[in-house]
Amino acid sequence: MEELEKAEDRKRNSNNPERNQRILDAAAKLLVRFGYDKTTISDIAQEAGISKGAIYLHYASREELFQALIMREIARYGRKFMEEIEADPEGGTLIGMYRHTLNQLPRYPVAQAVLARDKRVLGDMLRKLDPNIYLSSMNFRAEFIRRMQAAGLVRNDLNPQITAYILSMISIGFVTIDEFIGKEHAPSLEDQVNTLSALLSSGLEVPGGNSEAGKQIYRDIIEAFSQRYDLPTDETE
Amino acid sequence: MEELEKAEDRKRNSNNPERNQRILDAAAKLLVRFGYDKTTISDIAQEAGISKGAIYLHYASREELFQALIMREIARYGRKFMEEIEADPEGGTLIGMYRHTLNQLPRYPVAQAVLARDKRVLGDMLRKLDPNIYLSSMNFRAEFIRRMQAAGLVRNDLNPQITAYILSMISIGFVTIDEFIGKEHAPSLEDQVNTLSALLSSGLEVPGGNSEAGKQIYRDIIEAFSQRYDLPTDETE
DNA sequence: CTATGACCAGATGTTTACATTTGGTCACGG
DNA sequence: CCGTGACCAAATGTAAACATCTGGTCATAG
Repeated sequence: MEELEKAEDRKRNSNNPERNQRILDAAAKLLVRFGYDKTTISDIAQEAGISKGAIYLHYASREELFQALIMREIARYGRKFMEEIEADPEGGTLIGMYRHTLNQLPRYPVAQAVLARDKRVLGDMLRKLDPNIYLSSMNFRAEFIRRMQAAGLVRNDLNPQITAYILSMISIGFVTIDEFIGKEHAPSLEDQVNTLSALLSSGLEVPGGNSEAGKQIYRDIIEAFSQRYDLPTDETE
Repeated sequence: MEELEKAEDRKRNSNNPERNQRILDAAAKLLVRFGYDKTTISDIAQEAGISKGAIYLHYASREELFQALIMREIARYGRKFMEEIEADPEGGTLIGMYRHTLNQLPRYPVAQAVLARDKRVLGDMLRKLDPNIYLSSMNFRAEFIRRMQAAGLVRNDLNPQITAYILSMISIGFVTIDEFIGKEHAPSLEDQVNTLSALLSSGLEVPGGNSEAGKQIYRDIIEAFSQRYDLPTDETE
């Protein structure tokens, strides 16, 4: 009963969306700089210019705060690459999508750290994260490829499950390679994405497909994924 | 002076190549099962059916032993995939090579652990390993692609350096994916390699190239790599 | 009513002392 | 000679006692 009251308190108080965003902004900044283990609630409060107690008007615990941060960042990342895809006439092709998702990822370092399971950033949080996101997202990918094949945008002779596995493999290489080859030896992001796109395009695509149909498929898949993981739909949530 | 004598002792005694191989076999088995940190010299001696002292007739230290083991395993792996490449009429194509290197890798778990920088297997040894193997092997790859282009086996419009980076990325994904997606959800190795080959083939290759010329290029590159890392040429070394 | 920051219990890190393991040696047996 | 395995110093692991830090609370000020 008392707990219910507290939860309501929290809801009432989180009717301060501007401050809520400031908290998450501060947390994001510190998380990327110092990592989860070294980012304390006090640090976040100070960075956000408020008191420690105020944070607990928004979140019941440190863990909940970081969970919300990750959700927000992944949702932002998703919204951003969808925007780019929508704006690009070729955005509805398999490669258009790959291109935009990869191009945007480094701009969302929290999302990148989650996808890469980066221990330096996530620290102890790694154990609390759903260990099956990749498996799950591979399954979404497989379904996506199935529909893209049906729409004549992807070669029909490919097994969707295996192709999804290979695409996951490449994504994992993309986010993991920095640990093997120093960033200073990497070509520009643009070069990487261009070469990778060219490779995937000639390997997987049917030329001249209907990009608009592809966009609708991707919208549906992203929507399903967002629901599955309960991603926030807008910033004021 | 005394140290010199000891080194000679070691050389004289390592004239027991059969026992030397038994030692490394035992070390390999234990390394893969229990990891570097938990594999002691006594364990290795017991597994090899000899005494602790005998091991020091072959190796000056534990570290030297494992270093030699890694060299042997990588050399064996290299010899094996070269054999497969030589035996395959299409082995001299870019994709033939990729196919055989990937196909053989899981059969050489020590080599695989090194390439994946697997912490569970390598433990503390990770710090002692050359951190630049991947960078170095990417450079070999770039040189390889340059020559393959000159020989008309790889598309000429690709930048070798960037392409080598992308190929490294895929290799890294290949050895790392198990940490992200459980092995039980992976398609068979054959399916993986086939799909990956198809992808790379249509993306990078010039069809109908001279496979024999490719083999010679690969021989040269592997030879250069072996010399750079001082890999043993035969088992009795 | 909101927001603060001093406060506290429990978690986390550090030091010290002690116990165990293990890499490496070498006197000795075969 | 070669090869062994008891032996030892040094490294590693464990436990306890202590110090510090930090997530979360709440009396109080505004």
